[in-house]
Amino acid sequence: MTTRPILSRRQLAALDLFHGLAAPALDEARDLAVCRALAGDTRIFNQGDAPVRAHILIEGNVRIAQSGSDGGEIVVRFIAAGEMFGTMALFTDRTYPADADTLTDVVEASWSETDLRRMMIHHPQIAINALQIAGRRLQEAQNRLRELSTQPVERRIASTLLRLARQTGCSTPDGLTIGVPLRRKDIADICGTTLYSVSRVLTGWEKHGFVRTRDQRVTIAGLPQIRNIAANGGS
Amino acid sequence: MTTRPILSRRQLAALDLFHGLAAPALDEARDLAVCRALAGDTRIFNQGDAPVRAHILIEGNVRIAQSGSDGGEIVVRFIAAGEMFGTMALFTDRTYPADADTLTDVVEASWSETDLRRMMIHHPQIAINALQIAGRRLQEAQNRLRELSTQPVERRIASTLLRLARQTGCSTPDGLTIGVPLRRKDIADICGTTLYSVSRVLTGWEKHGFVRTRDQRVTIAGLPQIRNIAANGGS
DNA sequence: CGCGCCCTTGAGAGTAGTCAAGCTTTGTGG
DNA sequence: CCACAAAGCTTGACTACTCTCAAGGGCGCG
Repeated sequence: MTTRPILSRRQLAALDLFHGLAAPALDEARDLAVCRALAGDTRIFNQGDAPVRAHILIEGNVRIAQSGSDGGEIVVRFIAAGEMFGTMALFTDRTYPADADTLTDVVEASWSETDLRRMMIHHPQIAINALQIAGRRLQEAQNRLRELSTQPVERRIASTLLRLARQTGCSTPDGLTIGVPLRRKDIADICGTTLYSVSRVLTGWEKHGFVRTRDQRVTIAGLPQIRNIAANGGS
Repeated sequence: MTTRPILSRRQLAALDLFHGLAAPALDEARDLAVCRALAGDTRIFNQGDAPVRAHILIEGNVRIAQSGSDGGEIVVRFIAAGEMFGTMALFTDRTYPADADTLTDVVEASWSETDLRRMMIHHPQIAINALQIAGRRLQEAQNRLRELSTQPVERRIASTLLRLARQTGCSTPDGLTIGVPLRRKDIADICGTTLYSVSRVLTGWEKHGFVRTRDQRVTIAGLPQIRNIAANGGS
C-alpha cells in the first residue's frame, strides 16, 4: 500500500493548485511530493493529528468528517480526484481539523509544510491558486449555512445531491450518477439531518422515479424534478 | 464622506493581511490604497456588484449578509476593525457574493484586483497571510455548520455570543460587552433561527442575570453560565 | 446458518417556527 | 414640549416539521 506511483509533470499541471505554473516549478513540486496508494476504508489522518501535510487526491474518493466535542458529526466534504485536502490547516492550527477516510482505493500526493511554503514563496501563483480554492469552498460553506438555516430537509437533500452530482457526477444511461459511494448516514451528515429523514425522502423520490440507489450509488433520473425541488421545494 | 484619511505604514503593518512585510511593501500598499470614511447604516457594496475590490476595515463595524434566491437571509459575518472583507471574491466570482452594510461610522481601505494581485506576486507573504485568514474563516464556517446541524437553538445562541465576544468584545464593569450593535434579527440571522426565538432565549437569560441588552449592545454578565450552556446545553 | 451492516417504516413527542397583537424606545416634526 | 410614527422587542397560542425510539427486513460474508 505504500508503493510509490510517480507523478508526471502533466498530471501536476492539471491540478487546480498547480495551474498556470511553468515546467521548473512543476518539477520542483514533483520532486518534493510524497505519493502513496491506500486501500478503501482507511484512515488517512485523524482530527487533531500533527504535523499537517498538504494533500492532493490523485485518484479515488475521500470523505472529510468533523466530529465536535459533543457527539455531533458532520461531513465537511467529499474529495474527488484532483482536489486538495487537509491543506488549509497548514496556515491556521497546524493540526488537522477533521478526519479523512478513503471510500475507495486511492492514490494521494502530499507535501510537508515547509516544502509547500517554500514553493509558495518561489511561485506565488500556487498561493493564489490555493486562495481561489479556499474562496470557492468558503462560498460553498456559506451556501450550505444558508440552506441549513432556511430550507426544509427535502429541499436540502435535493440541493446536496445536485452539488455532489456537479462535483463528481458522470452521465449513465439511467441518468446522472454520483461518483461517490453514499450511505444514508453520509447524506444525512452532509445536509444536517438524520438517516431516517433521508431514507423517507429518498424512498419517496424513488417511488416517483426521480432517483435510484443501487449499492450505495445514487443516480438522478429526474434531473428537472430534483432541480425543481431544490429551487422551490417542489411546489 | 469621501474625505481621505491617510494610512500610516504602522497602521498597515498591524493588519493581518500585511503582517510580516518589509517597509517597501507596506509603502506600496499604502500608495495603492483607496481610503474612505462612510457614515453608519450605509451600503458599501451589493451582492452581485462588480468589479470586486479587496477591502480592509480600519475603523468601525460592518455586517456582511447574504440573501439567497429564495427569501432566506443569513449574516455571514460581522467585520471588526482590522479585518479584511469582500476579498475572497477576487479569486472566484469577480462579483461580490454578499451585501456589506456599515453599522457605525467607518473608515475602510480598498485595493483594486490588479493592484492586489500584483502585490501578491511581488510579496507572496500577502497571499500566504490571506490564506491563513481564509483558513480560519473556513474553519469557523464549518463549526457553524456543525452547530446548526446538531445543536438546539439556545445552545447556538450561546456559542454565537461567545464567538462575537471573542471577536469584538471588550471588558466593562458589568461584564464582557460585544462591540457590535446587534438587533434580535441580526443574532437570529447569524445562528439560523428567528428573532422570536432569540427574544425568548435572551429574556430568559436576562431574568437570570446572565446577560443584559441595552441599546443594541449585549453584555455578558455570567460568562461561566453562558459557556456552560454553549458546551452542555445548560445541563 | 447466523451475524453485521444498512435500510425502511411506524408511532409519538418536542423543539422551534408562524402568526397576531401589544409594548417600549427612539427620533421627528408640529 | 408633546405627540405621533417607525422600528425594535416581547409574549401568547397554535402548528408542524423533523427527531427519537423501536422494530423488522434485505443482503453479503464468515
